[in-house]
Amino acid sequence: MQVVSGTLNRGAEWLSGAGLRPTRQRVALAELLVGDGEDRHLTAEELYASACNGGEKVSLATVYNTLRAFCDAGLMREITVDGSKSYFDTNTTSHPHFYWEDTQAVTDAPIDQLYIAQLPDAPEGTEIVNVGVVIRLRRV
Amino acid sequence: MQVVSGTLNRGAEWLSGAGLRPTRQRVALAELLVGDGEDRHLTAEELYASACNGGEKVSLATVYNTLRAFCDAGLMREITVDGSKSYFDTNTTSHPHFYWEDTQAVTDAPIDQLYIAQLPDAPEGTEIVNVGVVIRLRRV
DNA sequence: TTAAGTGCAAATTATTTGCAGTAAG
DNA sequence: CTTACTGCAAATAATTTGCACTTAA
Repeated sequence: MQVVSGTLNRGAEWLSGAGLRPTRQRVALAELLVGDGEDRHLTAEELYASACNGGEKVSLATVYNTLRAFCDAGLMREITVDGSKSYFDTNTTSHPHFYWEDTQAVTDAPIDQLYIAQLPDAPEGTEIVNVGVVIRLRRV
Repeated sequence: MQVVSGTLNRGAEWLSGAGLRPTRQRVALAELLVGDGEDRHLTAEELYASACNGGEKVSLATVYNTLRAFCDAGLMREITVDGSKSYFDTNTTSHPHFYWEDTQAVTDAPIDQLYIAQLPDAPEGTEIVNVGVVIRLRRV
């Protein structure tokens, strides 16, 4: 077995790697987001709730500001799947999402199972920034 | 040249076809939406603005309620492309959209130029309701 | 005449911001 | 020390709702 560097403070490394000042709140949130190396999709409210559950002292406004800072730094991506609230994704690569209507959860869809053989050309004078694919699911 | 039935009141027919009571405001809005047979993508505020411009007397709340009623009746579809506001589409079939970052406009992307050769399977116990494809464009 | 539709204004929900206090480099 | 960060409370923005009034059937 090999000792994996950063296993205990992946969040802090993740922050400093982007040149963000590692304050107590940011480290705590980063730890919740990328502490275990799993991809995560959540709303500001959800992150705030799990921080509170974990005994962290953070304000909701800071959670919002922090998520925005992480996105600006390229550490996360904001995704648009449904209606009112924003979801934030720790996986910044382009990939499809499942949106579960009943729980309003967002999860990754297996990217290797998606194959877009042909995509519309960008109209004159434009370029494609990205292609969002959301597969909406209903429990049966 | 042939006389096309409904050219002058396509909106009213569209409404009654869905069993919606054709009130003055609804007919006016319907006319703006499908009066010329073109597909339209707009926000509640935009529809409200064009109604006011056309001299119609409608309240913003009614525009919201009406768009919701049209969606519930299956006459339109709500689409999620970006952030805060909702867009409503008079084309209820499944098709890809262009989202223009600079103007925040939504337009149809040519559906014949999109070919999804493979799509992820719906997870156990779920079915796919629809697949949203949004191609985000930046002016260059 | 009667249930559905309309218009306000007030309520909600998601998110941002101003500013005084706190902490990281 | 100095500037960025944080927390709160107030400000916005988009949308919904309660309720008295109007209107289509």
